[in-house]
Amino acid sequence: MTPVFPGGLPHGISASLSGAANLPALRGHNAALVLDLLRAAGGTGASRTELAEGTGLTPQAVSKITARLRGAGLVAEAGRRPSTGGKPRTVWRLVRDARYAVGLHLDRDELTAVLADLLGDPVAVHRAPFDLGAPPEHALETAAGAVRALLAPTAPGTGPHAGVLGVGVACPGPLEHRSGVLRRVTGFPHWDGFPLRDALAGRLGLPVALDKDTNAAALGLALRGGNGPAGGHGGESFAYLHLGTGLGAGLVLDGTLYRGARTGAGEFGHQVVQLDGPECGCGDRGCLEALCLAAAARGDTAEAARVLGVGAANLAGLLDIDRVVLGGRTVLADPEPYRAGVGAVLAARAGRTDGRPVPVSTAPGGARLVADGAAHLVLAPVFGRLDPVR
Amino acid sequence: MTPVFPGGLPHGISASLSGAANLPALRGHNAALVLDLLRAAGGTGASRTELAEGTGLTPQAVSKITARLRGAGLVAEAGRRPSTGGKPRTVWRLVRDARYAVGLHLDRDELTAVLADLLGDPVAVHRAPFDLGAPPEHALETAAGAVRALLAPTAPGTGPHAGVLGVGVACPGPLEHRSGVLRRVTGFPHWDGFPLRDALAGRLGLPVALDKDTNAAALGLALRGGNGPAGGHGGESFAYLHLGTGLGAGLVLDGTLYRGARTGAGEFGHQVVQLDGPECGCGDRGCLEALCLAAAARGDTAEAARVLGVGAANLAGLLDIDRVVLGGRTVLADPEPYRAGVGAVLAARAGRTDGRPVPVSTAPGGARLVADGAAHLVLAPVFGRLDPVR
DNA sequence: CCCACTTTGGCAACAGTGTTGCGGAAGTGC
DNA sequence: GCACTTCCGCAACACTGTTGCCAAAGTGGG
Repeated sequence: MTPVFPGGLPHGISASLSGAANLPALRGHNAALVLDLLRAAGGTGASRTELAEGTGLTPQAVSKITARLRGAGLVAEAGRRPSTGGKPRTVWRLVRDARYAVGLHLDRDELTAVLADLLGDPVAVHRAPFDLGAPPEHALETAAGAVRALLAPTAPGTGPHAGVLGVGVACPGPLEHRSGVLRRVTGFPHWDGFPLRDALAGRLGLPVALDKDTNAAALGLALRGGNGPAGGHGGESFAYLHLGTGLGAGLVLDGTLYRGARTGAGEFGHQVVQLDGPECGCGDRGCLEALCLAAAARGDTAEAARVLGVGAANLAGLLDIDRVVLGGRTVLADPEPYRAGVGAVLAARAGRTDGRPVPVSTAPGGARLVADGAAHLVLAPVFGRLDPVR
Repeated sequence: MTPVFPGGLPHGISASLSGAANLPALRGHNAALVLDLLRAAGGTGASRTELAEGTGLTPQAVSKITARLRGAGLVAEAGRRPSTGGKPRTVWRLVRDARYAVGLHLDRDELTAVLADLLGDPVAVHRAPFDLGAPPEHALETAAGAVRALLAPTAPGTGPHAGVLGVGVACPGPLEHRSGVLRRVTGFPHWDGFPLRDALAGRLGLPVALDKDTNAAALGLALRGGNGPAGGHGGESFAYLHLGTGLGAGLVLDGTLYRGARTGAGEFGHQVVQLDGPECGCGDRGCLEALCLAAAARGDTAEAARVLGVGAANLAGLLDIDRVVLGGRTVLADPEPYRAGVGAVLAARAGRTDGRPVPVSTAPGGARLVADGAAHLVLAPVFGRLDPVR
């Protein structure tokens, strides 16, 4: 289109950027772009030329950026590709132990802490009983102790401890991600208003990020899925549906975790799918969660899956997502009927709209899914996939 | 947090930017930021200092940028603020007739074309009968003729015509925004695969952007709402629910129009809210659209509003949106019962979750809402609110 | 009326970005 | 051995926003 003013105004960058941008920000952004591509490339690595093609940067710019990143120890040369008639390409890989992140999953009765490397792979796992019903200060100390135990094996100043970027914490909602404050965690109202993020950051002396368990899981899936180009527009969209004690969802839209203004997004269990249906614990009628859990409780897995499928189809239609991932204890105990049942509803919907069916899969990672994802709350900013931990 | 590498990696910019960024892109982004703030400031205008505070840019950077924008004729000085003890601030305003955009709403039986200035206010309106059932080439010529008629009063090279950025076209879905191709427009399958965007661009010699009618309306509401900071994170989220011949939605999340990968997002009418309910034209059962239209048809507006409210509550819960806007012929014919009915369901939900009720309003702009919004498909990129028209 | 003070905003020098042009390095294939 | 291809670094460059400084343009007290 005709440039709005000399120099051209509407460039690709404009549409998706929030604040003011200066040179350091620009450098950080492009560096993150390169790192993200290297992350996606995984063990294969990527050459300078491939990075240039993948990011849209000039080969020369990629050279400068990789040089800087090498200086910081984040990337390293890793062999060469076979020549295609000229000088062979140098392959670069992420140095996975250059930085670490702690992922902490605080569940109702159990705590899982993982120490993850830059690629998100766990190098240490700590699991312990945990009581969300305990007084906040006590529970906080338990959580802090778990993190310390995880980091203890390494002397400060050397090894992982030196490169720990921070701690990502995942809890049952509701909570507020931005302020790091818990709300009336379902079943445990005494947490309401507790500033978990700052309290834990104070005890550990590390940056802390807080999010809902379902969001952490979805973020982890978004980054570990291997696929997906850089964040922002062009990334894939999917929903992680978690069926356990309750029913919740984590939404990744255009490659970015979507939380909503009050971290309330993904409230999936109380979607009404049966007008004036059976009463739900929340006070409404015909909620997905009530119907689904009731069916599961009476052993009617097929019906539970069908109801869940209707909810998934609603969600898939409303948000035009690319895939659905199922997880949570109830699903993982017997995955296939759920995968098949939800898939059937989505396939039927695709048949009515001439579209391709939205694929359904079950989450990998098992019980550690949320904890792994929590680590990504800290890792993702490195790759430009999330706002930085403050 | 500790910088990932010297110079600091995770900066605010990283999280929300998609492609590679270079200096021109950075300049365009910051210029768009300033323009967007001036747009939001409206008639009041903004001083350099206020722009600096609002954008996060340095006062000096703002000076440079406003100087460039003045050179391009996009902004102009507009008086001074009273002094507060020193040199008074110079007020800047957007030059509303610096550029124009055409908004074209192609509905089933009527066509609306508006010529909008930089602020999105209409300076000319053209309305004509239109038949989506006609052969594409014929309908296309009608549409092109309407645009030419709208632009005719001004001689080429002077006035609006010289500054027309492009044409935004809004149609009933489904369609593909990215490629500009129509799909099986409900009730008019002969459009399937028609490259409307490129065909119209070829005839008019102007850039064209295509989108769903509900998306255009939502975009217009997002930009004309007056409020809302810059795009990206931090913007408001809302849903525009359109009840007319059918039922659809336009979603604005974090200040950005959300379309989904295949422009399929906002498919609201076929959300199932009654398991095994009455059959819908789509082949499914218990769809919102079927229930809502049936109630409206039998004159039971209260029930129609209640059903719509259940859908709105589902949506508000899933996406944690800030407000709901109702529109479409059926609603506009008798707005209050719908506003009240939907509001009641949302208020009941808020009561159950200790939250504030999601406010409901009816769309301003009446029958011209979609056409006005279509113009914003072209205007929004100027303010960094949407991907540029190619 | 004058003068001290406050605030705005332009000028010039600056650090640092990605880009361009070019040439050396390191392979392949005839 | 030689021509060719490809990778990649160096140096000069255009341009960004930033910093330090100072002139311009007001207010308000003596």
